[in-house]
Amino acid sequence: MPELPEVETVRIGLQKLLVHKTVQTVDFDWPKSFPNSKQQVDAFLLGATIIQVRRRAKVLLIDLSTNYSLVVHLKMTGQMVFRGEQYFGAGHPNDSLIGDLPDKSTRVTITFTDASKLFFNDQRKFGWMRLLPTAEIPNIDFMKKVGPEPLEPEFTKEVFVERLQRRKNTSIKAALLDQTVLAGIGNIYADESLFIAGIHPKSIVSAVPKKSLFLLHTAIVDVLKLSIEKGGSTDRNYVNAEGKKGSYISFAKVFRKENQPCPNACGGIIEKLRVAGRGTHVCVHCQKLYEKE
DNA sequence: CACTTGACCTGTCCGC
DNA sequence: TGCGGACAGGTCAAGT
Repeated sequence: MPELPEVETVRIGLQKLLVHKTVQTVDFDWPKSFPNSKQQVDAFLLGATIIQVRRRAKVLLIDLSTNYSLVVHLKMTGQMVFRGEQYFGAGHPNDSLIGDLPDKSTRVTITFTDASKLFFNDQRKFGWMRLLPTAEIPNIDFMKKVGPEPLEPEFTKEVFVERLQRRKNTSIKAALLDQTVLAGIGNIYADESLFIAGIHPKSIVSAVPKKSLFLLHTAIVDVLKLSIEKGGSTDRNYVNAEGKKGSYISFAKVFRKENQPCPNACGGIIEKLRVAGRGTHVCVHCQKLYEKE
């Protein structure tokens, strides 16, 4: 579930908490979550100091003084949680929403020289973290294919419409979820932005009027910005770098609102359908279905 | 190439 | 109460 606003919220937190910390030890035991060898970890992670934390699409990039980076994808249930020294040892506080760490979902534990720790937790093991030379990051397949950042100036209305052409015969929802069209949209913000723009998620891209695609562009930018302000959406698992939840979900208009009245007070009820293989929330009264001619 | 579906996993919830 | 099955949804591989 972490999408752009959630990953950005984690990035902001980690940037504040991790920069200048030096890695002392690393514990990991699930190769799919962290595939690097012990030799690589010894050579490029132990003793490294954290320089900065970046984000591209839904991927976190933790740059190290060794010219390597930790590249992290949270997928659905991944969490990156930092705990200061005070959370460990006798009489430690336990005010967190996710309890003591490590726990049974912990895949990687990084301990810093000041006894603070960073945990990579991932219940479903879909997420991953790997150590790569910083200079090689732009060469990995995902980075070569991924579309523009929606909150950067390069993401203009014209660029959006042009990039949608690569998926013109599919549903608008499938196109929004395609990371090569634009970066960072997932199920929550696809449903929210399509509702705001008044477009039914099953609409075929080529049939949607340009004017509506322009409205959708604005809706995407607005919704992502608002969610970052609210610290992202906690639907089930998501927490920020301090283990705390985001509050955007309480501002959501249709996501997880099935069987509730439409927020536009149109008299309709939000329905839940399946589009592009995902649970999809829609007001069929307010969202127009554009079908193939 | 464009598009859709299944696999990867585990925890939760629902119906019997 | 236990138990099987559906569901949650990001990305990639495989299939049409």
